[in-house]
Amino acid sequence: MRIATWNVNSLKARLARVEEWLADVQPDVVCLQETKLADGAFPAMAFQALGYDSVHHGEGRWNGVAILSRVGLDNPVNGFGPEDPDPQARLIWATCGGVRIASAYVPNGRSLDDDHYQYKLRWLARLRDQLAASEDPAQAIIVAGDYNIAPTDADVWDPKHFVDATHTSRPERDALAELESWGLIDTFRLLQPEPRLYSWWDYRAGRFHKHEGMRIDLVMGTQSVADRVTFATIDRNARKGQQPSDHAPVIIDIAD
DNA sequence: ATGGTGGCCCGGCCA
Repeated sequence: MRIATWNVNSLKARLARVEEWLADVQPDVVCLQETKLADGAFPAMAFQALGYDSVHHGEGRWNGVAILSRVGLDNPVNGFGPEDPDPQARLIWATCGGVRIASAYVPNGRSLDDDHYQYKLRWLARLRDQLAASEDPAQAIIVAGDYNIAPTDADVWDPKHFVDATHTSRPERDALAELESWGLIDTFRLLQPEPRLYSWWDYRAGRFHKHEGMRIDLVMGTQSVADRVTFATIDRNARKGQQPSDHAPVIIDIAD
């Protein structure tokens, strides 16, 4: 089973590229982030025509997450559940091909002194609480998405550039470590240990062409998923050419 | 780089 995560930075602006990419890469499950669509505008029929069932949790102008699947799509849940709603559309769950899968768009944080940074840390803690309350780490579970955290300095083009900035701060990395202590593993790193492999490059200052990016898009899976990973890559081709997202897809294959 | 580019959609906000 091939599983991918991709922050598309507007599905309206990116639909043609996403359709082309689906035909080329042939993923079984795709977690999308930043669709920037209301649910009524989500192009479910375009995906159905390509063989994918889909669920979307959107709010319109900002955020928005989706899961596409051609291996079944059951028991969808939006966010942290009805009793404790998140005002922003950043998380959706579904069961696909026997794996409980979440598409997550972790808040950016903006800056260390911004209220949005505290929202980011609380959001990550709530994700951890949801896992602890509702999921069993002995099962096959994947939380894939844009974490807006570079796990280590090996995931950043220039750590000095991010001193006193978000994405590399100790509290953010501690929050990621809390997810790992529950039982999630950075599956990409199991097969790709070398440093300076990135999934996001700022549109500005020619960062992509200078190979100056960060690895902030992660496929976090439980041990039973990690044991089955046979292939992992970042599809840099999707960051090239006309009107790319600023993120590239991360792709994982797991054995049946 | 208190810049830069690109999404939202037309004045800023967000990344």
